[in-house]
Amino acid sequence: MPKITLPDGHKKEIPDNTTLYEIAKDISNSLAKVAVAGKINGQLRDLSVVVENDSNIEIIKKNDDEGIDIVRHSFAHLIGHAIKQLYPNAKMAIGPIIKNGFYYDIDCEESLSLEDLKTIEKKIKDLASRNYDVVRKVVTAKEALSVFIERDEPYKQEIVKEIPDDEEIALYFHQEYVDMCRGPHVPNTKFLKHFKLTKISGAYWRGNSDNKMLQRIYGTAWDKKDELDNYIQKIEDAEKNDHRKIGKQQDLFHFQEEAPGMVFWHHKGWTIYQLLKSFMRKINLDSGYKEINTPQILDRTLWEKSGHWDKFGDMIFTTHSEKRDYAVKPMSCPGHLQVYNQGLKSYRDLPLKLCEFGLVHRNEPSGTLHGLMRARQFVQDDAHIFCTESQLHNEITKLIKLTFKVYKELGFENIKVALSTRPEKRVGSDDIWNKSEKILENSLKENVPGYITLPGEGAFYGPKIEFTLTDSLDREWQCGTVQLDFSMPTALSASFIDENGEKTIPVMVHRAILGSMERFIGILIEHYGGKLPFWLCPEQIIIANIADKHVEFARKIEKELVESNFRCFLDLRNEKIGYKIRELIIAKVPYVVIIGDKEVSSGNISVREYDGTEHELISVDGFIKKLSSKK
RNA sequence: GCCGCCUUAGCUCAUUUGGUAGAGCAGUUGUUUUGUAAUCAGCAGGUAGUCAGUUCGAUUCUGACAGGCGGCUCCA
Repeated sequence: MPKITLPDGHKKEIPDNTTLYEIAKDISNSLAKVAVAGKINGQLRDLSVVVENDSNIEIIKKNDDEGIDIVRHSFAHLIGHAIKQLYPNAKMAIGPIIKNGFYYDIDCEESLSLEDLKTIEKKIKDLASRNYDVVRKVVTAKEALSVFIERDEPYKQEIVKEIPDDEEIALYFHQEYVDMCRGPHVPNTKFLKHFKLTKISGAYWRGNSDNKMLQRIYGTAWDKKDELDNYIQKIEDAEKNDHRKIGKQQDLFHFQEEAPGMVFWHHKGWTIYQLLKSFMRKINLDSGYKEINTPQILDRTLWEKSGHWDKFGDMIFTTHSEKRDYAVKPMSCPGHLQVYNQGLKSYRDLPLKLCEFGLVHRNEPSGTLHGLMRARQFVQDDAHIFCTESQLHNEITKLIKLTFKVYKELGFENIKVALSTRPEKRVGSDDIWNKSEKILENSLKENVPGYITLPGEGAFYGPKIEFTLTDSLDREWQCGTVQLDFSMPTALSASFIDENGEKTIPVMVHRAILGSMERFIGILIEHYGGKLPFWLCPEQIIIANIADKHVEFARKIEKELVESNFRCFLDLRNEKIGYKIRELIIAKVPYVVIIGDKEVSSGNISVREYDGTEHELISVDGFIKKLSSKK
């Protein structure tokens, strides 16, 4: 007779062989109706599991956070059930949950189309509506293997073989379909109602590009229909904030076939670019950096020495002249080392901070290009700090703080920070890696609660801290980065004379705060849905006249505003004011100044803000004062 | 790079069994002189991504290539 404790502290004894479902039912029938799983001592278990020992018990409802994930996971199994009915020869790989949904990787001879997805969706609905019981059965590895040999599921066989001996293996029987899973899963398909298969794509088996590419079916699922509808609506709305769409609508930039992955900046986009660059330049100068500029193409041998050629050779654009091979620079670091190496450096010069808005070219694989976010030509707000080991902690800490400060000023509060540690392919001894990872870790521990660690994701020359922002569809993009490097200064012969008169090799910190200017502008556009902060707007104020007789006064106001350094333009077209305003709202211009009879006679102006707020007949000076605080 | 899909007027999109394309907006001409999200009308606008093939005939079917989109892999 095990004794159980419920979340409210209530304790009771239960008969032997009591399942979680029976406990739920004992608490109340209505709870049992919505129960999809339970927790035994904090561990998620299926409702069919028998509670054997004294334990803390919790019942998970279908609308709990963990409950909806169980629902989603079970939906993945239903993809399996449906696929095997529609394509009996398909081989099932893995079907996990992801944020808001689930997917299943399938090896299937027929290539599935969006149309097929509808058929599969229909089949899933049909299966779910049968309200059949999902039966869980614990088996030995041997039994599991024989099931999947019999069912000709090679991927499942491979997975079974890798499960440790002490781990329990459970099969889930969905009528004639069998899947293997840690679970838990819903006890009956009646819980599987509100879902949509969203997309289909390719995915390598085990995420390894040497392996076969499988077909991945993505879906989303929710507890209630309106939650599903809201989610779909939210995605549709977010798609409107795509920087590639806004870039076209607002005439900011374009791409074309002749230069894949390289931006044609239009005037308005370039204005944003220059403003952001000036903003960053001031921060660099205020933070003690010295701006430099280095050549666009450099002899290939330099890249061989730095190690880039070895690791990234096929992604480096090259050119040649008079029998010499050059690399179009994919990174600024070797160039910065050349500047550092000019003239003997003393320990008194350190830390020496060189920065450059470095234009780099990287021949990114075609399939990875993504508007401004992933381009083949972009500018990094790059900098390198040359310092001694003992200065590192202080410098890294300053950098972390500076990055957060910059992001905050640009309107970003939710920033993912990760420590990426040594990769397999790397240069430098383990001692150095231990030391450098520790330095970054210490600074992060002191300054960034909740940072994560990405093992093996570091650069080949050192570990790094990555600052990641998300686009409107929640895709992650690395922006800022702080990288420790004990190798390149040695490889490219950098040194300084220390306090004892000894020639010493400095440590190098690579850092970018915005990362790629292009990417960051893409993120900004999506973050603000095209409605940038006032100081970044290429068009801050548009003056619109009511009729021709107001032109003269409109020009006078324009002159005053332009002289006050606002980006102010005239819209004197022969159109109704409503028409002009409509266009300016679509263009997301923050302020429209309206000039008509009332304004001309009073000498004041009327202003309409983007959000519709109207200020009638205010003084130009007052308006300028109001705006000056937003610069 | 890999898997799938897409590419029609400046933009957003129509055009089903293969018979060389149509709308809205933008443009332009005229009209309207206008008060906070579209004044009205006329005109013009296209070798249907490129190149091959099948066919009497291809925007439509097939193939290759290019670019793009969604993922996967990669990302100094």
